[in-house]
Amino acid sequence: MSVTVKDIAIDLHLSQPTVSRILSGDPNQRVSTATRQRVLDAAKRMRYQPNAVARSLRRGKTDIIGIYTNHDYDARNDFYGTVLGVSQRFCEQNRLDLLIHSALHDRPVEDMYAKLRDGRIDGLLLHATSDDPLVGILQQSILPVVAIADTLPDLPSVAPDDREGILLSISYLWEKGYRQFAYLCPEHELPSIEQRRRTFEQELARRGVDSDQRTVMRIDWEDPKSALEPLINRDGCTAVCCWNDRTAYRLLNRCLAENIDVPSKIAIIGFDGFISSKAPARNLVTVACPWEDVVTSALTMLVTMINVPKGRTPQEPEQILLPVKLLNGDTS
Amino acid sequence: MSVTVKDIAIDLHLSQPTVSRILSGDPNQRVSTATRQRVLDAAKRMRYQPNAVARSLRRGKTDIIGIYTNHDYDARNDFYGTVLGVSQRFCEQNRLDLLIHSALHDRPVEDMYAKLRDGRIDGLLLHATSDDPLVGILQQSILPVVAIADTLPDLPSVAPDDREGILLSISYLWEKGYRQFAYLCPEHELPSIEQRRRTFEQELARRGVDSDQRTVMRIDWEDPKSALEPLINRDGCTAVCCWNDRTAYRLLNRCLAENIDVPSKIAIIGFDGFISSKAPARNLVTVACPWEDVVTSALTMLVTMINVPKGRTPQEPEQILLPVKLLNGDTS
DNA sequence: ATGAAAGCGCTAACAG
DNA sequence: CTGTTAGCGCTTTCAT
Repeated sequence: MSVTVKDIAIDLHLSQPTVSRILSGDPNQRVSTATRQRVLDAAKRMRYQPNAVARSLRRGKTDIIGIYTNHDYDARNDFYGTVLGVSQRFCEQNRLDLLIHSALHDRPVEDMYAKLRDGRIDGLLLHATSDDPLVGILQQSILPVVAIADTLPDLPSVAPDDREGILLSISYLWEKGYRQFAYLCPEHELPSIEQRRRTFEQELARRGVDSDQRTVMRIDWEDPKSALEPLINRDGCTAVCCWNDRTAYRLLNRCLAENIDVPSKIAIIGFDGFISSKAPARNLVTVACPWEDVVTSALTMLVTMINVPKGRTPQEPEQILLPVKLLNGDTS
Repeated sequence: MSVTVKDIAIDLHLSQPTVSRILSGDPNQRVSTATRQRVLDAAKRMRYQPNAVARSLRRGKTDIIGIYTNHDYDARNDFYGTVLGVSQRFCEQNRLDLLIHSALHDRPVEDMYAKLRDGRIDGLLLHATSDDPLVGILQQSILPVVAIADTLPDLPSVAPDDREGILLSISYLWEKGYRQFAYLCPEHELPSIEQRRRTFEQELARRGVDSDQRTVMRIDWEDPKSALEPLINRDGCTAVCCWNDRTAYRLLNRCLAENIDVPSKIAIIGFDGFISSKAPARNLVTVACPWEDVVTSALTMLVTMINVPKGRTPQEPEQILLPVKLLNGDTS
């Protein structure tokens, strides 16, 4: 087995805590320079490796941040990859590590909750839909949690300003002269997506666009296939607001393959800013969301919550919206 | 604080181990059905949450797989994102979780090694350069480690067949009639990249291509900028083998921007298969590597090593190469 | 089938 | 400045 503090203590005829005090690194412990050196030498000589699990058990703290999503994507997805990447950077700077919790498929939420609460993480970064029962449980829990990208009721959240993003999109399209609009989004109701949809409808109504000139089309997640036919058969040009960039790119792919002119027949605008740097045929117009800031702010909040002495903060959980901006291109 | 097995034991006038035996889930423990039910009920009633840290300390096992790289990329990078994504899927299926170890910048390798060996993970998935001193330490260590993508001496490794990939590329280019070649790769010597470079030179020499018709160009990581000028000024057409797809795309971007015809002036071929699905102007010819299989095989090996009763396997570490294939396109 | 005792490796509280 | 005592929450003997 590995060598422990006890082994060193025995070897040096010291008590276990003395050795521990020196090796745990706390510099404002008062120990004689002589024994400190002896212990340090012995540790090196005996190849002592501290056991983080024992330390965590004792301290009730692991210095690990957990990350969990109920969406069925992984790091290969632009969004989740960015979340993980930025989290990793954050952890690097804050001497933390990052635990990716595997989803527990086909098992009760309680099991998933148990896993999140089993003491291996100090706090959780969450991306979930509001209808997940886990969210309800987490709201009651003392586990520090911050949600990102989709604002969750009664949980501290950080998200891009979805409403502002759609307002920017519409005024951009409006100034370009577009007067017929569509919004493509999945059946599944995510807070962010629905917020965008509502703004789309409200703002166009406010500008006097008839309801038949502003359609909401429900598609299969990010696959615009079902929307293409109706879009083509419409008179004139339609400006299509896609709920995210992947949908926009897939629509663009189809248009390019089928020789549908973009933007004169179908104008495309995306949302999120995960544009391609890999020789794209066209530059997507989209709303750039500050994902780095979203994740960093969320983690900063999380760390603050973790360091607060006791339980959940009493006041209303903070719900932060971060500013977005329009990214120019040639697809609308 | 949280409720523990002890609390339940007291509440039910049972001993701690009895409660533990039931709650630890081991089904072939002999306990009376009556007490089992009482304990289960009490656990639910008192909202018992098992503490994984204590359990790990006792069992000397965490059911967490660690992942670490000494490269300066994160999940936003195609390669690393894929590695993480596939690992996450694997863990999901094997009831494991995934710990992303933050790099410890500006600190001795010993510290990093200590972090990897601190008991929080059962085994490590590694992507590193062979010159990292950490690799040497890990070779001596009893921590189960499997390396991916770059074969590391004296460590079990899984990687795509780099040599075969270049052979495929060259015979493809050769049949298309190309007779002037370049290989673009970074200064930094990675095992995989150098293996590709060597094969490039050997195979072209074997086919009788003069050394001035087969240049190796060292670039700044993935930035082909410095290579562009010499490539353009060459007579005739050059088939450019890029060490990875990102380099290939960046080269393609430049060519498109500067109206250099692809493939009649510069033909481009990539390596790894992270092609773009986002409306690419051109379809990159590249070598598709079986990254999913690489990661899955590596993790399967790792799990096997973890479950082996004692220490490192005595025999030579396995070095697996997985088959690659050529992906067609219109850039060469 | 259950209980008693012990210990995983570490740290915190309190003496002295 | 260092030793004593105790315990984090759980599991693993070994008894009974």
